[in-house]
Amino acid sequence: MSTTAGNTRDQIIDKAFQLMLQRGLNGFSYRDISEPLGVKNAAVHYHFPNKMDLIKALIDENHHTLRRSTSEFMAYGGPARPQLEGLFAFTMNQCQCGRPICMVGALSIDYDELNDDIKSANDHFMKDSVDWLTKVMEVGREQQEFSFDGEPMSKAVSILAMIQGARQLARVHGLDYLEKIFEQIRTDLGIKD
Amino acid sequence: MSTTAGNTRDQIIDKAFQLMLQRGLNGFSYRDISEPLGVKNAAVHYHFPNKMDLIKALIDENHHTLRRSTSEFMAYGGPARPQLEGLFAFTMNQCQCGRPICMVGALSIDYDELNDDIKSANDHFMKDSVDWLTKVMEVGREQQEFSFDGEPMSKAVSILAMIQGARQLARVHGLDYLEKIFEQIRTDLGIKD
DNA sequence: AATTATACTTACCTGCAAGTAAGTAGGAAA
DNA sequence: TTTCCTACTTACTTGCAGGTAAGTATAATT
Repeated sequence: MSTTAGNTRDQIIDKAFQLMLQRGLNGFSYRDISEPLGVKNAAVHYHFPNKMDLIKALIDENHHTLRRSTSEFMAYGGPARPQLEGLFAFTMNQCQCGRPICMVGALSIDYDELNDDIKSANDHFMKDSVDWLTKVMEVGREQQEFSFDGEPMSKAVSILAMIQGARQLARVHGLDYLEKIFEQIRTDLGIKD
Repeated sequence: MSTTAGNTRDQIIDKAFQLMLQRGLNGFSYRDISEPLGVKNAAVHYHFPNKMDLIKALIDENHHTLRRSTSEFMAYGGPARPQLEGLFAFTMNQCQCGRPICMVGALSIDYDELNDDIKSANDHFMKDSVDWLTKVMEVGREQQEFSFDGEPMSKAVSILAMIQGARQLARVHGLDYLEKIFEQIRTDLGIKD
Protein backbone atom coordinates (compact mmCIF):
# COMPACT_ATOMS: atom_id res chain seq x y z
CA MET A 1 0.00 0.00 0.00
CA SER A 2 2.59 2.51 1.09
CA THR A 3 4.81 3.49 -1.79
CA THR A 4 7.57 5.03 0.26
CA ALA A 5 8.92 2.59 2.81
CA GLY A 6 9.11 3.96 6.33
CA ASN A 7 6.56 6.63 5.58
CA THR A 8 4.08 5.58 8.26
CA ARG A 9 6.89 5.11 10.73
CA ASP A 10 8.07 8.65 10.14
CA GLN A 11 4.56 9.99 10.46
CA ILE A 12 4.14 8.12 13.74
CA ILE A 13 7.32 9.67 15.10
CA ASP A 14 6.24 13.12 13.95
CA LYS A 15 2.84 12.80 15.55
CA ALA A 16 4.18 11.25 18.72
CA PHE A 17 6.75 13.99 19.02
CA GLN A 18 4.10 16.62 18.75
CA LEU A 19 1.83 14.91 21.29
CA MET A 20 4.66 14.23 23.68
CA LEU A 21 5.77 17.85 23.74
CA GLN A 22 2.23 19.05 24.09
CA ARG A 23 0.78 16.67 26.66
CA GLY A 24 3.64 14.70 28.18
CA LEU A 25 4.24 10.96 28.36
CA ASN A 26 0.95 10.02 29.98
CA GLY A 27 -1.07 12.57 28.08
CA PHE A 28 -1.44 10.70 24.83
CA SER A 29 -2.27 7.20 23.66
CA TYR A 30 -1.54 5.00 20.67
CA ARG A 31 -4.99 5.87 19.41
CA ASP A 32 -4.15 9.57 19.51
CA ILE A 33 -1.32 8.80 17.13
CA SER A 34 -3.00 6.31 14.82
CA GLU A 35 -6.33 8.01 14.26
CA PRO A 36 -5.11 11.24 12.66
CA LEU A 37 -2.78 9.19 10.48
CA GLY A 38 -5.68 7.04 9.29
CA VAL A 39 -4.11 3.80 10.45
CA LYS A 40 -5.04 1.38 13.19
CA ASN A 41 -3.82 1.28 16.73
CA ALA A 42 -1.93 -1.94 16.02
CA ALA A 43 0.03 -0.33 13.20
CA VAL A 44 1.76 1.79 15.80
CA HIS A 45 2.48 -1.29 17.86
CA TYR A 46 3.96 -2.91 14.76
CA HIS A 47 6.60 -0.20 14.51
CA PHE A 48 6.99 0.37 18.24
CA PRO A 49 5.91 -2.73 20.19
CA ASN A 50 5.54 -0.79 23.42
CA LYS A 51 5.44 2.81 24.49
CA MET A 52 8.99 2.81 25.78
CA ASP A 53 10.24 1.82 22.33
CA LEU A 54 8.41 4.79 20.93
CA ILE A 55 9.75 7.16 23.56
CA LYS A 56 13.26 5.88 22.92
CA ALA A 57 12.86 6.70 19.23
CA LEU A 58 11.69 10.20 20.11
CA ILE A 59 14.68 10.82 22.34
CA ASP A 60 17.05 9.56 19.66
CA GLU A 61 15.38 11.76 17.09
CA ASN A 62 15.66 14.71 19.44
CA HIS A 63 19.28 13.97 20.16
CA HIS A 64 20.00 13.75 16.47
CA THR A 65 18.47 17.19 15.92
CA LEU A 66 20.64 18.61 18.69
CA ARG A 67 23.80 17.07 17.24
CA ARG A 68 22.98 18.34 13.78
CA SER A 69 22.50 21.88 14.95
CA THR A 70 25.51 22.04 17.26
CA SER A 71 28.13 19.91 15.50
CA GLU A 72 29.65 22.73 13.55
CA PHE A 73 30.16 24.92 16.59
CA MET A 74 31.45 22.01 18.65
CA ALA A 75 34.02 21.18 15.98
CA TYR A 76 35.20 24.60 14.88
CA GLY A 77 34.02 27.07 17.51
CA GLY A 78 32.92 30.45 16.23
CA PRO A 79 30.99 33.39 17.56
CA ALA A 80 28.95 32.42 20.62
CA ARG A 81 26.18 34.98 20.47
CA PRO A 82 24.42 33.48 17.42
CA GLN A 83 24.50 30.10 19.15
CA LEU A 84 22.62 31.49 22.11
CA GLU A 85 20.21 33.40 19.91
CA GLY A 86 19.67 30.22 17.95
CA LEU A 87 18.60 28.47 21.12
CA PHE A 88 16.20 31.29 21.94
CA ALA A 89 14.75 31.24 18.45
CA PHE A 90 14.39 27.48 18.47
CA THR A 91 12.64 27.56 21.84
CA MET A 92 10.29 30.33 20.79
CA ASN A 93 9.52 28.53 17.56
CA GLN A 94 8.73 25.27 19.33
CA CYS A 95 6.36 27.05 21.68
CA GLN A 96 4.66 28.82 18.79
CA CYS A 97 4.24 25.50 16.98
CA GLY A 98 2.26 24.02 19.86
CA ARG A 99 5.17 22.26 21.53
CA PRO A 100 5.21 24.13 24.80
CA ILE A 101 7.31 21.66 26.76
CA CYS A 102 10.67 20.19 25.93
CA MET A 103 11.61 16.54 25.90
CA VAL A 104 13.55 16.62 29.15
CA GLY A 105 10.69 18.42 30.85
CA ALA A 106 8.12 15.99 29.52
CA LEU A 107 10.15 13.02 30.73
CA SER A 108 11.03 14.47 34.09
CA ILE A 109 7.40 14.44 35.20
CA ASP A 110 7.04 10.72 34.65
CA TYR A 111 10.62 9.96 35.49
CA ASP A 112 9.86 7.06 37.83
CA GLU A 113 8.06 5.13 35.10
CA LEU A 114 10.99 5.22 32.69
CA ASN A 115 13.22 2.23 32.13
CA ASP A 116 16.98 2.43 32.45
CA ASP A 117 17.49 2.55 28.72
CA ILE A 118 15.40 5.69 28.42
CA LYS A 119 16.88 7.28 31.50
CA SER A 120 20.32 6.74 30.10
CA ALA A 121 19.42 8.12 26.66
CA ASN A 122 17.87 11.16 28.30
CA ASP A 123 20.98 11.56 30.39
CA HIS A 124 23.22 11.56 27.34
CA PHE A 125 21.05 14.11 25.63
CA MET A 126 21.22 16.36 28.67
CA LYS A 127 24.99 15.96 28.90
CA ASP A 128 25.42 16.93 25.27
CA SER A 129 23.19 19.95 25.74
CA VAL A 130 25.17 21.07 28.76
CA ASP A 131 28.47 20.45 27.00
CA TRP A 132 27.41 22.54 24.05
CA LEU A 133 26.13 25.47 26.08
CA THR A 134 29.16 25.29 28.35
CA LYS A 135 31.38 25.70 25.32
CA VAL A 136 29.19 28.56 24.10
CA MET A 137 29.72 30.25 27.47
CA GLU A 138 33.46 29.60 27.47
CA VAL A 139 33.98 30.89 23.96
CA GLY A 140 31.61 33.80 24.56
CA ARG A 141 33.54 34.95 27.61
CA GLU A 142 36.91 34.50 25.92
CA GLN A 143 35.78 36.57 22.95
CA GLN A 144 34.22 39.16 25.24
CA GLU A 145 30.79 38.59 23.77
CA PHE A 146 29.48 37.66 27.22
CA SER A 147 30.41 38.68 30.71
CA PHE A 148 29.54 36.64 33.77
CA ASP A 149 30.97 35.35 37.04
CA GLY A 150 31.24 31.71 38.01
CA GLU A 151 32.13 28.64 36.00
CA PRO A 152 30.93 28.37 32.41
CA MET A 153 29.30 25.05 33.17
CA SER A 154 27.32 26.43 36.10
CA LYS A 155 26.24 29.32 33.94
CA ALA A 156 25.24 26.94 31.15
CA VAL A 157 23.23 24.71 33.47
CA SER A 158 21.49 27.69 35.01
CA ILE A 159 20.53 29.02 31.58
CA LEU A 160 19.19 25.66 30.46
CA ALA A 161 17.19 25.44 33.67
CA MET A 162 15.87 28.92 33.09
CA ILE A 163 14.73 28.14 29.58
CA GLN A 164 13.07 24.95 30.70
CA GLY A 165 11.26 26.77 33.46
CA ALA A 166 10.45 29.62 31.12
CA ARG A 167 8.54 27.25 28.87
CA GLN A 168 6.37 26.17 31.76
CA LEU A 169 5.69 29.74 32.82
CA ALA A 170 5.03 30.72 29.24
CA ARG A 171 2.38 28.08 28.91
CA VAL A 172 0.49 29.60 31.79
CA HIS A 173 1.24 33.24 31.14
CA GLY A 174 1.82 33.50 27.42
CA LEU A 175 4.85 33.85 25.20
CA ASP A 176 5.63 37.33 26.48
CA TYR A 177 7.16 35.68 29.51
CA LEU A 178 9.50 33.74 27.30
CA GLU A 179 10.81 36.87 25.61
CA LYS A 180 11.09 38.60 28.98
CA ILE A 181 13.26 35.80 30.30
CA PHE A 182 15.44 35.72 27.18
CA GLU A 183 15.98 39.44 27.64
CA GLN A 184 16.97 38.90 31.27
CA ILE A 185 19.45 36.21 30.24
CA ARG A 186 21.01 38.68 27.80
CA THR A 187 21.11 41.34 30.48
CA ASP A 188 22.73 38.94 32.95
CA LEU A 189 25.36 38.18 30.30
CA GLY A 190 26.09 41.86 29.88
CA ILE A 191 24.68 41.95 26.36
CA LYS A 192 23.29 45.31 25.27
CA ASP A 193 21.77 45.98 21.91
CA MET B 1 -16.43 6.16 62.86
CA SER B 2 -13.97 9.00 62.50
CA THR B 3 -13.59 10.85 65.77
CA THR B 4 -12.05 13.97 64.28
CA ALA B 5 -14.22 15.39 61.54
CA GLY B 6 -12.34 16.14 58.33
CA ASN B 7 -9.57 13.70 59.20
CA THR B 8 -9.95 11.56 56.10
CA ARG B 9 -10.32 14.65 53.96
CA ASP B 10 -7.04 16.03 55.26
CA GLN B 11 -5.29 12.74 54.70
CA ILE B 12 -6.60 12.64 51.14
CA ILE B 13 -5.21 16.10 50.48
CA ASP B 14 -1.87 15.16 52.00
CA LYS B 15 -1.57 12.02 49.94
CA ALA B 16 -2.79 13.67 46.74
CA PHE B 17 -0.31 16.49 47.23
CA GLN B 18 2.52 14.06 47.55
CA LEU B 19 1.45 12.05 44.51
CA MET B 20 0.81 15.13 42.42
CA LEU B 21 4.28 16.53 43.07
CA GLN B 22 5.88 13.20 42.43
CA ARG B 23 4.04 11.96 39.36
CA GLY B 24 2.00 14.83 37.96
CA LEU B 25 -1.71 15.12 37.28
CA ASN B 26 -2.06 12.03 35.10
CA GLY B 27 0.41 9.99 37.08
CA PHE B 28 -1.85 8.98 39.93
CA SER B 29 -5.38 7.70 40.43
CA TYR B 30 -8.03 7.79 43.12
CA ARG B 31 -6.98 4.28 44.03
CA ASP B 32 -3.42 5.45 44.61
CA ILE B 33 -4.85 7.81 47.19
CA SER B 34 -7.46 5.61 48.84
CA GLU B 35 -5.49 2.39 49.20
CA PRO B 36 -2.68 3.65 51.45
CA LEU B 37 -5.27 5.43 53.59
CA GLY B 38 -7.25 2.21 54.02
CA VAL B 39 -10.44 3.65 52.58
CA LYS B 40 -12.32 2.93 49.40
CA ASN B 41 -12.03 4.63 46.07
CA ALA B 42 -15.52 6.11 46.48
CA ALA B 43 -14.56 7.76 49.76
CA VAL B 44 -12.28 10.05 47.80
CA HIS B 45 -15.10 10.79 45.38
CA TYR B 46 -17.31 11.62 48.34
CA HIS B 47 -14.97 14.43 49.39
CA PHE B 48 -13.89 15.42 45.88
CA PRO B 49 -16.52 14.37 43.33
CA ASN B 50 -14.11 14.66 40.43
CA LYS B 51 -10.41 15.03 39.96
CA MET B 52 -10.59 18.72 39.18
CA ASP B 53 -12.21 19.36 42.57
CA LEU B 54 -9.28 17.60 44.14
CA ILE B 55 -6.71 19.52 42.12
CA LYS B 56 -8.43 22.77 43.02
CA ALA B 57 -8.11 21.91 46.71
CA LEU B 58 -4.41 21.18 46.23
CA ILE B 59 -3.80 24.51 44.53
CA ASP B 60 -5.66 26.34 47.28
CA GLU B 61 -3.66 24.51 49.91
CA ASN B 62 -0.46 25.38 48.10
CA HIS B 63 -1.46 29.00 47.74
CA HIS B 64 -2.25 29.16 51.41
CA THR B 65 1.21 27.87 52.27
CA LEU B 66 2.76 30.54 50.06
CA ARG B 67 0.73 33.29 51.65
CA ARG B 68 1.60 32.10 55.15
CA SER B 69 5.31 32.10 54.44
CA THR B 70 5.45 35.42 52.60
CA SER B 71 2.85 37.56 54.33
CA GLU B 72 5.22 39.02 56.87
CA PHE B 73 7.74 40.16 54.28
CA MET B 74 4.99 41.47 52.00
CA ALA B 75 3.57 43.54 54.84
CA TYR B 76 6.65 44.83 56.57
CA GLY B 77 9.57 44.25 54.21
CA GLY B 78 12.87 43.29 55.81
CA PRO B 79 16.16 41.84 54.67
CA ALA B 80 15.81 40.18 51.29
CA ARG B 81 18.60 37.67 51.42
CA PRO B 82 16.91 35.37 53.98
CA GLN B 83 13.79 35.40 51.79
CA LEU B 84 15.76 34.09 48.85
CA GLU B 85 17.59 31.57 50.95
CA GLY B 86 14.27 30.46 52.35
CA LEU B 87 13.09 29.73 48.85
CA PHE B 88 16.23 27.73 48.14
CA ALA B 89 15.86 25.78 51.37
CA PHE B 90 12.19 25.10 50.74
CA THR B 91 12.91 23.87 47.23
CA MET B 92 15.75 21.64 48.36
CA ASN B 93 13.62 20.27 51.16
CA GLN B 94 10.73 19.46 48.84
CA CYS B 95 13.05 17.61 46.50
CA GLN B 96 14.58 15.67 49.35
CA CYS B 97 11.11 14.71 50.59
CA GLY B 98 10.25 13.06 47.30
CA ARG B 99 8.43 15.99 45.77
CA PRO B 100 10.70 16.67 42.85
CA ILE B 101 8.29 18.81 40.85
CA CYS B 102 6.38 21.88 41.90
CA MET B 103 2.66 22.49 41.51
CA VAL B 104 3.00 24.88 38.60
CA GLY B 105 5.30 22.47 36.81
CA ALA B 106 2.99 19.54 37.42
CA LEU B 107 0.02 21.46 36.07
CA SER B 108 1.82 22.96 33.10
CA ILE B 109 2.33 19.55 31.51
CA ASP B 110 -1.36 18.79 31.45
CA TYR B 111 -2.40 22.37 30.98
CA ASP B 112 -4.85 21.72 28.16
CA GLU B 113 -6.93 19.39 30.32
CA LEU B 114 -7.47 21.93 33.06
CA ASN B 115 -10.75 23.78 33.45
CA ASP B 116 -10.89 27.55 33.68
CA ASP B 117 -11.36 27.51 37.41
CA ILE B 118 -8.07 25.68 37.89
CA LYS B 119 -6.24 27.74 35.32
CA SER B 120 -7.34 30.87 37.06
CA ALA B 121 -6.35 29.58 40.52
CA ASN B 122 -2.96 28.57 39.16
CA ASP B 123 -2.60 31.97 37.57
CA HIS B 124 -3.27 33.72 40.86
CA PHE B 125 -0.76 31.55 42.63
CA MET B 126 1.85 32.37 40.02
CA LYS B 127 1.11 36.08 40.21
CA ASP B 128 1.52 36.05 43.98
CA SER B 129 4.81 34.17 43.66
CA VAL B 130 6.12 36.66 41.13
CA ASP B 131 4.90 39.61 43.21
CA TRP B 132 6.68 38.31 46.25
CA LEU B 133 9.99 37.60 44.53
CA THR B 134 9.79 40.90 42.67
CA LYS B 135 9.55 42.69 46.00
CA VAL B 136 12.44 40.61 47.32
CA MET B 137 14.50 41.74 44.33
CA GLU B 138 13.45 45.37 44.74
CA VAL B 139 14.20 45.49 48.43
CA GLY B 140 17.41 43.51 47.96
CA ARG B 141 18.73 45.93 45.40
CA GLU B 142 17.71 48.97 47.42
CA GLN B 143 19.46 47.62 50.48
CA GLN B 144 22.51 46.64 48.42
CA GLU B 145 22.10 42.99 49.33
CA PHE B 146 21.80 42.13 45.64
CA SER B 147 23.19 43.65 42.50
CA PHE B 148 21.66 43.06 39.08
CA ASP B 149 20.68 44.82 35.88
CA GLY B 150 17.19 44.92 34.43
CA GLU B 151 13.81 45.23 36.05
CA PRO B 152 13.16 43.51 39.38
CA MET B 153 10.18 41.72 37.93
CA SER B 154 12.15 40.31 35.00
CA LYS B 155 14.82 39.19 37.40
CA ALA B 156 12.21 37.59 39.65
CA VAL B 157 10.55 35.75 36.80
CA SER B 158 13.86 34.53 35.50
CA ILE B 159 14.82 33.20 38.93
CA LEU B 160 11.50 31.42 39.35
CA ALA B 161 11.94 29.91 35.91
CA MET B 162 15.43 28.82 36.82
CA ILE B 163 14.32 27.11 39.99
CA GLN B 164 11.49 25.37 38.21
CA GLY B 165 13.84 24.15 35.52
CA ALA B 166 16.42 23.25 38.14
CA ARG B 167 13.99 20.83 39.74
CA GLN B 168 13.53 19.03 36.48
CA LEU B 169 17.25 18.82 35.86
CA ALA B 170 17.82 17.73 39.43
CA ARG B 171 15.44 14.84 39.02
CA VAL B 172 17.52 13.54 36.15
CA HIS B 173 20.96 14.49 37.41
CA GLY B 174 20.66 14.55 41.17
CA LEU B 175 20.38 17.22 43.81
CA ASP B 176 23.91 18.49 43.18
CA TYR B 177 22.53 20.30 40.16
CA LEU B 178 20.07 22.13 42.35
CA GLU B 179 22.79 23.43 44.64
CA LYS B 180 24.92 24.36 41.64
CA ILE B 181 22.10 26.44 40.21
CA PHE B 182 21.38 28.13 43.55
CA GLU B 183 25.05 29.06 43.71
CA GLN B 184 24.90 30.51 40.21
CA ILE B 185 21.85 32.57 41.16
CA ARG B 186 23.79 33.95 44.12
CA THR B 187 26.77 34.69 41.88
CA ASP B 188 24.54 36.43 39.34
CA LEU B 189 23.17 38.56 42.17
CA GLY B 190 26.67 39.53 43.20
CA ILE B 191 26.42 37.66 46.49
CA LYS B 192 29.71 36.40 47.90
CA ASP B 193 30.01 34.46 51.12
C1' DA C 1 5.36 -20.13 -9.63
C1' DA C 2 6.09 -20.63 -4.96
C1' DT C 3 8.23 -18.48 -0.81
C1' DT C 4 9.32 -14.98 2.23
C1' DA C 5 9.28 -10.43 4.27
C1' DT C 6 7.05 -6.16 5.07
C1' DA C 7 3.45 -3.46 6.58
C1' DC C 8 -0.20 -3.50 7.95
C1' DT C 9 -5.77 -4.86 9.64
C1' DT C 10 -9.22 -7.37 12.34
C1' DA C 11 -10.51 -8.80 16.38
C1' DC C 12 -9.56 -9.52 20.47
C1' DC C 13 -7.95 -9.38 25.99
C1' DT C 14 -6.82 -7.45 30.49
C1' DG C 15 -6.76 -3.98 33.57
C1' DC C 16 -7.33 0.19 35.42
C1' DA C 17 -9.25 4.98 35.68
C1' DA C 18 -13.09 7.90 36.61
C1' DG C 19 -17.39 8.12 38.18
C1' DT C 20 -22.09 6.83 40.17
C1' DA C 21 -26.17 4.92 42.59
C1' DA C 22 -27.78 2.83 46.41
C1' DG C 23 -27.11 1.12 50.88
C1' DT C 24 -25.45 1.62 55.91
C1' DA C 25 -23.50 2.82 60.56
C1' DG C 26 -23.30 6.15 63.99
C1' DG C 27 -24.19 10.44 66.03
C1' DA C 28 -26.97 14.80 66.53
C1' DA C 29 -31.28 17.21 66.41
C1' DA C 30 -36.49 17.52 66.65
C1' DT D 1 -37.77 7.50 69.14
C1' DT D 2 -37.87 8.83 64.86
C1' DT D 3 -35.72 11.55 61.58
C1' DC D 4 -31.89 13.42 59.45
C1' DC D 5 -27.08 14.26 58.40
C1' DT D 6 -22.36 12.89 57.77
C1' DA D 7 -19.12 9.87 56.19
C1' DC D 8 -18.48 6.47 54.37
C1' DT D 9 -18.89 1.16 51.73
C1' DT D 10 -20.58 -2.02 48.20
C1' DA D 11 -21.24 -2.83 43.87
C1' DC D 12 -21.52 -1.52 39.91
C1' DT D 13 -20.86 1.10 34.74
C1' DT D 14 -18.36 3.09 30.94
C1' DG D 15 -14.51 3.81 28.45
C1' DC D 16 -10.05 3.89 27.17
C1' DA D 17 -5.17 2.45 27.55
C1' DG D 18 -1.65 -0.80 26.36
C1' DG D 19 -0.90 -4.88 24.23
C1' DT D 20 -1.33 -9.36 21.41
C1' DA D 21 -2.43 -13.08 18.08
C1' DA D 22 -3.77 -14.25 13.79
C1' DG D 23 -4.92 -13.04 9.27
C1' DT D 24 -4.03 -10.47 4.65
C1' DA D 25 -2.36 -7.66 0.68
C1' DT D 26 1.65 -6.33 -1.75
C1' DA D 27 6.20 -6.53 -3.37
C1' DA D 28 10.56 -8.55 -3.71
C1' DT D 29 13.31 -12.89 -3.82
C1' DT D 30 14.50 -17.62 -5.31
